[in-house]
Amino acid sequence: MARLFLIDSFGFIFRAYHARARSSAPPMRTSRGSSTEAVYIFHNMVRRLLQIYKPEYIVAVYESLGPTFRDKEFAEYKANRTETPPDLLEQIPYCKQMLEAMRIPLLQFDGFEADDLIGTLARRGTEAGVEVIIVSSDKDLLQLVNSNVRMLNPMKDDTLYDEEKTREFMGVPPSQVADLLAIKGDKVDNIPGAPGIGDKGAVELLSKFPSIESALDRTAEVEKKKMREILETHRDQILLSKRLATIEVNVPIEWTLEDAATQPPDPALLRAIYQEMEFFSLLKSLGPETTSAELPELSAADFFQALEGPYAIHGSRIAAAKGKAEVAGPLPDNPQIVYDSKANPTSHMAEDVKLLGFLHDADPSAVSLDTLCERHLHSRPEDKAVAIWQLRENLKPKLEARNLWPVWETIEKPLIAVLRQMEKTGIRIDPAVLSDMSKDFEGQLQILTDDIYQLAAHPFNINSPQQLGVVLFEELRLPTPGKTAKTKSYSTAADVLEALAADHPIAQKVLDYRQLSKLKSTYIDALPQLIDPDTSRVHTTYNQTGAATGRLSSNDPNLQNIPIRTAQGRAIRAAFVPEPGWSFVVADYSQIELRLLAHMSKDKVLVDAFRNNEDIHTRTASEVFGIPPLMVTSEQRRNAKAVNFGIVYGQTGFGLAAQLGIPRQEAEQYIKLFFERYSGVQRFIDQTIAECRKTGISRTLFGRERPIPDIDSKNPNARHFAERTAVNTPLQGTAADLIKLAMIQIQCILNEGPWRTRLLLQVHDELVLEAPPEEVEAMRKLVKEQMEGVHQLIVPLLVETGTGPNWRDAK
DNA sequence: GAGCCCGCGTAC
DNA sequence: GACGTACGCGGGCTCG
Repeated sequence: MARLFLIDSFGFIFRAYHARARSSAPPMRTSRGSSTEAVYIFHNMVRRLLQIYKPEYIVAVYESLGPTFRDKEFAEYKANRTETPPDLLEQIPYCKQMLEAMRIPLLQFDGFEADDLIGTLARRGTEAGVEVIIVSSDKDLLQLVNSNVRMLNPMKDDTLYDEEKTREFMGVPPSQVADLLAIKGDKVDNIPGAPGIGDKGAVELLSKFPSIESALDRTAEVEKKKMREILETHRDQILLSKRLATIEVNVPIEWTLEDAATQPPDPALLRAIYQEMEFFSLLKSLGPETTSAELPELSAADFFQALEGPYAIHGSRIAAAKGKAEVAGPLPDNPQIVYDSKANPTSHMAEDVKLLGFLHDADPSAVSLDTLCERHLHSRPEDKAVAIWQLRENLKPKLEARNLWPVWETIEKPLIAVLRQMEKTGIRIDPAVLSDMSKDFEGQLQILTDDIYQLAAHPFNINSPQQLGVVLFEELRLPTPGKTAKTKSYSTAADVLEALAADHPIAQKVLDYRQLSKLKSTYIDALPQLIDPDTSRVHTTYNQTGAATGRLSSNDPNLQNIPIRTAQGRAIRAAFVPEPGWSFVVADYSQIELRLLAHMSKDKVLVDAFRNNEDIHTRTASEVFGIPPLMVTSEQRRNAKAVNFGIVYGQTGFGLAAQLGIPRQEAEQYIKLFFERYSGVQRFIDQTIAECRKTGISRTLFGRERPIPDIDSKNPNARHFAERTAVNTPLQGTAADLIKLAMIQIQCILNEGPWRTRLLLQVHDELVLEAPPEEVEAMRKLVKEQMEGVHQLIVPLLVETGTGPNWRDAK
């Protein structure tokens, strides 16, 4: 007789985890720090099962995602259960992947526990004429045993529990197991039971009555007075317990026996998961890599016929669960999975594996299609549509398990169209402004070059740090700044030259030369080459996977580092102009990262300062120097400002001292005083690092994650760097999330109304728009409101706006 | 000449 | 070693 095996998956994963956790052996981890012991033990159990019993049919049953009917019946159901440990939680999706690789069908049904699905499938299997073997270590399931259904606990021994063995083990036959549990209660599941009646009493009672209901109906027949009283006083509670303990066998799930037919494992997927889990001995057991079983090549017509849900598309290739195909004509209207949909728009984009991959690892260097395949599939499918399909199948459950799916749905996905629109619109540049500047700078550079050659006594390439180093430190014998740079060449960086300015006039000349040369080569002469001659506009490309924190980056041209600090640099911004007759509207978040620091740390002083809309740098100076705000000098404010910014980056006393040109002790004193006054910030930093050390992950307010593998590094430098990253990422990343959400809302409003205003640029905490005259004031108000109201924090968000005829003068 | 790294400097 | 996240310039090197 054919047999159907029903695996109580979560029960085993849970026990596998705890079996390992209790043992003295060191925990199994991958080189990236993920726990793997539960996956390993679960895998071995399932594999052994397949080898020994060779079942004809098999199903792995999973718990419901949401609340079940038992939770509705009894709010305290399972209330005693402790939170699932995170290192177990992270293994669950891998167990699912493992089952997928073994091609064991997985069953899950909202509103019902695994037990109910097992009960239902046991009944259906029996009806379909196969023998059913329940694979579980949960004695509750023994209630399902009958002449056709047996139970097996392979983690203990290989005893098959039939009706007789069940009676032996439980003291009652399977038909009375639920009654037994209803009387005894269950601490773990928080089933109340009949308090005062234990194992012995329950068995005794059930030997006299066929069920607990009949015992309750005929309490007069109960001989022991105490037991009679318990039954009478706790009648409702016992009946509730029975309902909770009784497994449902009529879950309305669509399932047929053929869905459970055993299939050989998928070698490619198996290899991929073994690789990911670093199960090297298992990997070896697979033998050398062979070409994996490929998806069948279908005709477009057959593909469309077989297609049910979404499908992957890359060029003229498409792929989904049942096969792949070449298409020439119209495409199915089903949701499409793509790679880089901003660059490759399609009619019905639903998911973008480039962004899914980025949400998984937050690694800008690992988002190419090939790299994603190597990292997640451990193979290089030739057919890119197949690669995209497999990547999606691999990534989606993992992102869902980590609660990253909402970040995709609510932030990254809707942002794509916004960015595409901004890129397409571009921003106008007045080339005359730049060409005038170029000529001016050319002249100034020529004068500086002559002066520098004079001072050096000979011509050399001033743009070469190497040659400049020789001139300064060998020929002119200027004092070297203690040590040379990493690559044993002389450092000629700005801070070194500034220190030399007092010793020799050449230093300041080189600094001036450097500034002009930088501005000219990087901006003044480079930007005009990227102007579309028909429209006078430049079109940057925004990279949604360019920064590990979730920030955008911009390139070709990079419009996120246009100079502003010096007047000469700022002049470049005057070349950025709106549509003729229109105005720029600019809006920028004031101190967004420090406000987020206040929100996340809940530091009393910081929160108080922002709630009262104080000047935060003056407030810090006042706190650190112990003087009233009105007494703070401009130097004190400047120092406090450096401390405020440095805190966000994890700056040390050494760095602050170098930046402010003050003694290290003094800088360390500032930082010490800062943390004394802002003790909540210190607590936040400590907690953030501790949390990251536990999980290996740093997280934004919206759940975006960034793995920080070096948080445990034995190299102190790498570790300290990781700690600073762990603290900075939630601040920088949350700021990025907030402005992205604001952009989505603003673009949505612009699309819905008759507005002509266009969103042009995003510069991390600033948005630049161009508006026709009649919309300027409304836009100022609208953008400010949207940006400030994008998310409620415990301190207000403040946005400052400006308008003007060019980017420099938009104030 | 292409491609890469380095030193440096611009932005937030 | 020392401040987080980017992009891009020119120099200078290697490869061919």
